[in-house]
Amino acid sequence: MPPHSIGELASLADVKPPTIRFYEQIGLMPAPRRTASDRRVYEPEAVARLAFIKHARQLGFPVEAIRTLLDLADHPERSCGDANRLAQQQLAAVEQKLSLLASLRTELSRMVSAGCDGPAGECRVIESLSDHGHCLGDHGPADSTIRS
Amino acid sequence: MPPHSIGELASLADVKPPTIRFYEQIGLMPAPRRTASDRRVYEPEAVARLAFIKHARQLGFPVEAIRTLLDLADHPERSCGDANRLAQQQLAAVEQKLSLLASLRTELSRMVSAGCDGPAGECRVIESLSDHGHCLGDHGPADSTIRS
DNA sequence: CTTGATCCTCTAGCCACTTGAAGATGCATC
DNA sequence: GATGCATCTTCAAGTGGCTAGAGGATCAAG
Repeated sequence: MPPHSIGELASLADVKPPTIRFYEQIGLMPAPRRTASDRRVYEPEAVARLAFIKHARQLGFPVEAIRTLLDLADHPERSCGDANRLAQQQLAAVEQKLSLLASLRTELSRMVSAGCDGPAGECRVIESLSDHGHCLGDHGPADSTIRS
Repeated sequence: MPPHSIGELASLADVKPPTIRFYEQIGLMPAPRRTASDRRVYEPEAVARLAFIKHARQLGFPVEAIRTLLDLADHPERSCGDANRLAQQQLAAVEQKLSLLASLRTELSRMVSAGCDGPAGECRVIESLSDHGHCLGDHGPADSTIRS
């Protein structure tokens, strides 16, 4: 397998070139060698490393956790206790978000199915938002930032 | 009912004072009158408005949507079509996140329950992250940012 | 009159990127 | 060899929705 340009690596791992440069900047990806004209040249190993990072990010691991996981993957002789602990934490975080989102869905679908057509003064949606009756308990804020 | 200081308003709506100042800055809360010594003084109506905003944020509505919803609440004679559409969009967004998180949970709990104890070289967690076999489809990245 | 809580403004930081400016290089075509 | 366009380079700033801190003024209680 030949080496790759940043654009090739990007499309192989389905990320964008600036993301790879960003990962290099924060030290998740090692700085690759360069051509005479300063372009990045990636060896085939970089594909697997970038895929590992992407997979971990898809699972919601924070960058600092990924740093630890990559470090373990780079040093197979160490104990994998940290990896297990991080995975458990991430599972707990995901389960917490799931239960929060499930209650948001309940309230939103109540709002939506009460759907109305007239003036905003009688709007069920706005009424629901003003109403503290069916309000959620003391959950934190929901988060509207899953992209793509 | 008497007017409130920013701290009173904050504790009535269970948000922090800087959040109220931030909402004022971005135009969700109107700038209130001030005392001679420049402190903010809120009329009782402000409590309901802030509660509306907080409730909508808890449900995950983005600030721009809340701006529209507040605008409708302020003008009851307009049609509430926008409010219904926003609520439907938000419900769809929440449902999408739910299904993404459900598949994350599946993969994470497979990783966690395969739990291992030895060197990282044989770690199931790291193996799973390197493995493209059970990999998720083309979901976007998960998001690790639900606070509180 | 002192103490401590609360308030003010302003700036910077968080996370994980994304976007844009301004310019160099590479490759295909005429 | 000139043209044109895609891709690459660096660096800076923007995104969302706040949160935290500096440095100072004011308030209420004892």
